Amino acid sequence: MHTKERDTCCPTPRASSRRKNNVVECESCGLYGMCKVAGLDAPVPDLIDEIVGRREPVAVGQNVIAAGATFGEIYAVKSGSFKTYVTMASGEQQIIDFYFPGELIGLEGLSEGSYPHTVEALEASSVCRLDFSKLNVLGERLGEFQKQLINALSKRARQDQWVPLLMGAQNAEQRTATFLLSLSARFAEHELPSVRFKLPMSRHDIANYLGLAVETVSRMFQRFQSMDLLEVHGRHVELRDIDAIRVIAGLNNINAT
Amino acid sequence: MHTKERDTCCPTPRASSRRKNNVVECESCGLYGMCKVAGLDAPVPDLIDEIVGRREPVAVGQNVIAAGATFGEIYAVKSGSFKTYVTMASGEQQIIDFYFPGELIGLEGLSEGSYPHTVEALEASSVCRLDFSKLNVLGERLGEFQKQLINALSKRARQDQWVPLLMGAQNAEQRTATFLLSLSARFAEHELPSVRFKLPMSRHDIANYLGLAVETVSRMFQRFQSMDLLEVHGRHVELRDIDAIRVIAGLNNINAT
DNA sequence: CGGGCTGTTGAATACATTCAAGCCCCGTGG
DNA sequence: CCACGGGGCTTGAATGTATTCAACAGCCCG
Repeated sequence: MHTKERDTCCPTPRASSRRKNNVVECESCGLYGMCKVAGLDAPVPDLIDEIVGRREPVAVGQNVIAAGATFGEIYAVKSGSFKTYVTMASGEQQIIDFYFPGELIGLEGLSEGSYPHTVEALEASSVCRLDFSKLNVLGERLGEFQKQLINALSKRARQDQWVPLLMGAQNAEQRTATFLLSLSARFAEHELPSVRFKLPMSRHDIANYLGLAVETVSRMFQRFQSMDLLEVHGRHVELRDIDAIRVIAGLNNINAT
Repeated sequence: MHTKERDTCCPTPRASSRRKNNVVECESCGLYGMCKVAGLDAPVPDLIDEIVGRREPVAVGQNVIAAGATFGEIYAVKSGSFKTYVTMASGEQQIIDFYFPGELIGLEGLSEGSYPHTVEALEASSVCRLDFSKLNVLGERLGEFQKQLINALSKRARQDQWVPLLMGAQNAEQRTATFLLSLSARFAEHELPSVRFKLPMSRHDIANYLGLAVETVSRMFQRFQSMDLLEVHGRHVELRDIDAIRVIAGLNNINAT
């Protein structure tokens, strides 16, 4: 059963390691509405540069936000991916969520004035940064900006509703299936490939997030593969029978997002 | 081990069923900031009545929001409690969250224009209703209102971060312990009794939410009781050793909210 | 007073974890 | 360029834990 193939399912293996990560265009970025308000489409297109740092690179393993740091900005993932976690008494980390291109990071820091968790890049990534201390440059456009922000926050609240579905599942099979579907739905939301994609996180991270042992996650992937529901090669996944996966997850007729 | 006592740990059993539920004062309600903007403390105190319906009663089992309904308002729990759920393909319901006095319901419906899940009262409750279609009466106060709303949304995003801690836990003991702590923290947040309280939801609901069997939840409660960590009599709970419960949950030094 | 619902308890089964080993990929250094 | 070694991932067998099935107790309601 060990794959003889490389850790990529692309036709040109070597090239794939050089290939750029998925990048969201501004139009499908969660920050877009706010960027637009800030001048992207306005007569003063430079205004945006005062509050939005664009496409800042982040190296793998680097922290964009440290738990407990003072709130000052929110980030949009432009390319790559991130995990957020808290550190437990034991020193172990508990993964809270993953973030993918187009999604916003740091919103939960706004109300309390500090970020509740650490945000770490899972791969070479890039982010746009929106500086909250400079919002005054928006002047009377602030109201429109706020509306966009409210929308982004509400959207996020809605997405968070996936979590109980993920975790509330009784068994490992359901949880793993739902996890894959939630990833796929999140990718689709921002017009990224949602059937055949790369898992940016390790099995260890997935297990941590799902509350399972690493070995169990591995076994579930193999089980799904043997059922022809998907194909796994290392971190590359192709969903072959999404409907069947939805049945296993028990979600069948619940719409994502 | 069966309790000989009634389903209440209060000195005057009969009276307790007549006793009013916990009620939050406006000052510790999640809607407060918005109410204030809307005129609660302003020269025109009646303005608020145009957009906020106050203390509307809700009977046990009654739905405040039906899944899929068009978004139009948000609710603040004034007294009582609610559960939200989605209905799965099988017809089973998956509980998404519980809501307690002072907390806001319906925020996730804002971005998409419809509510993603059903909201049902677990007991006789009351809510304040904020009508979004009438926000124009706020005039130039809208900006301030939006700021309050943003704050509420961010707070909610932060609270949602509890969920992976709840569910990401490997075993039933940790999950149950974390569940109790999260309830306690949510009560404390709105200045309600957080050490000795009544679980408004059934064991079945708890099990559904935590992804455990009902029997397991029951056994965990008994186990904690035998360890002198808490006292349970039916739905009444008193946390006797919160620190020890935190240790079991593995949260020890993570701060709530 | 009886029936149904909620919650508890016990025993057998099924499931996930743990422990242990090995493979593959990839980067490092010879 | 190849050998070595480490980390990530998979696989197998034994243990432990949660679920399932079954039964019963207490409470609420009619």
